Amino acid sequence: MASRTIENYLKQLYLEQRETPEDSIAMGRLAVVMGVVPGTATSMVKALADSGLVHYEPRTGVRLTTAGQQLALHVIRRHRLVELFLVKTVGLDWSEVHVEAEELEHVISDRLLERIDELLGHPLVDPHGDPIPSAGGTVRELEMPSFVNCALGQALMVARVVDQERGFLQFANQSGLMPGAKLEVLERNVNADLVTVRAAGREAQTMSTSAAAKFLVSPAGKSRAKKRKG
Amino acid sequence: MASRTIENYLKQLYLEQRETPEDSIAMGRLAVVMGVVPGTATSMVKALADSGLVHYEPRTGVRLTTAGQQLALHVIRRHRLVELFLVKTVGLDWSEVHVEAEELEHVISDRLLERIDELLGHPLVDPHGDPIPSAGGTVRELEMPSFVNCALGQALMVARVVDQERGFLQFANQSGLMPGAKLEVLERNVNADLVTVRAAGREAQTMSTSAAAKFLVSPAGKSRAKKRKG
DNA sequence: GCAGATATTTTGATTACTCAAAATAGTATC
DNA sequence: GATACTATTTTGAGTAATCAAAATATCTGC
Repeated sequence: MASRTIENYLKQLYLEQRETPEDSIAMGRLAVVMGVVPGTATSMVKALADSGLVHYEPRTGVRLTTAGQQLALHVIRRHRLVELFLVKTVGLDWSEVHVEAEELEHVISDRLLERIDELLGHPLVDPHGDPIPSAGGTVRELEMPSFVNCALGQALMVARVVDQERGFLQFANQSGLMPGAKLEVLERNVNADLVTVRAAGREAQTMSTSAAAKFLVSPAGKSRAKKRKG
Repeated sequence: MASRTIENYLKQLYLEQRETPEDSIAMGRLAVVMGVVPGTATSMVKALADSGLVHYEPRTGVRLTTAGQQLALHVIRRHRLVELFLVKTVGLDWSEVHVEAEELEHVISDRLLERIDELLGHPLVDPHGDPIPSAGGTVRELEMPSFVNCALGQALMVARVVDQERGFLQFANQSGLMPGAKLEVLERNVNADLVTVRAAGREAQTMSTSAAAKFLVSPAGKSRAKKRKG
């Protein structure tokens, strides 16, 4: 049984690997996201390699093996189902469930997990719009434009918000930009590095390009299926 | 912040202390309930004493301090609220929630805990009939007779089942003897060490005196209040 | 192709928890 | 009151995860 530390390393490695699928993850990067000193990352990665969970190339970096990826996806499935459960069933705010799920993801039994999945009707995405891996360990990451590179003036919908920071999510809330919200992108100012959007029935909201890049969108009409086939 | 190991020691000490409130807990006993060797219990207890959570008298035993008891009660509150939540809201069976709660009790945030408490309407007892300590750290343990020493032939109700073993709880289920169930005690045979009871609308069920002692009862008419005042 | 900057690995220690087994204290027996 | 039995404590060691800091490798610029 993988320790919670191991589960966290694998999860973080998976998330990093998503960002740059082609190359392996540097020790320095891993150390930063895990909040440890580089030496710790090195020795931990060696242990993971001994367990067959990662491929480790000294001075180059680390990549998940298939086994490591399966485990990582299972942790992420637990995390995201728990997040949705906390919002839908328990009634917590989507801005606060991430930290809670960070703990719960390590202790939920398979029995409870599948019960939650069933209760929620086998959902496809969590409250942030992040896809929920299946029990079998597959995820479908949809390619979606963000506020930065979508069409201007079109009817869009927030599909996913790729930042888990409490403060950022509260900002999104206040601007009416949570997943499912209708909006249009009004203007982009390349030199000032700004994007202005307006959510349905709201004041226009301006933000930096880097903030804008965290909102992924889909066309407003085409509401994506929210449930997995039973 | 107390580690999960410390929380477990305190919880177990509390439960033992409740059994024999007058005397202190022997190291051997603590070692058994914690599933460790006696030496481990000794060194752990010394650490707890250094933190002011227990009074430790070498070669005699250990008792919780007020601080230790408060912490223990908080853990037990989390455990029992989680159990009830898993039964009522998630729909798990009462025979399986104990093991699940054993993990969850250490990672639930105060925020989530109070939300669950609210959602359940500030309940007084968990699915086994065990009382739920208040947020302030007080519990009311009611003195109740068991199948072994209650009146024969009277209309009774199962109020509490003091065994968390999955198998035992399933047996209770099958005999219709879960908390809330109406029943009467038909007969006791001192020599054969047996007790026979009949739950409402069921076949009579015979069990040993030691099994019978695990069912605590209250008069059937007087249904105890189930909710705490808001 | 060498010097310096930067990233990585190694080494040695630390903390929390655990066990095995030896030492010790307390209790009971005769 | 010496002997034996039992419970407890001590000692020494191990594991998982971590840090600080020294050693080493790799890249970059000239």
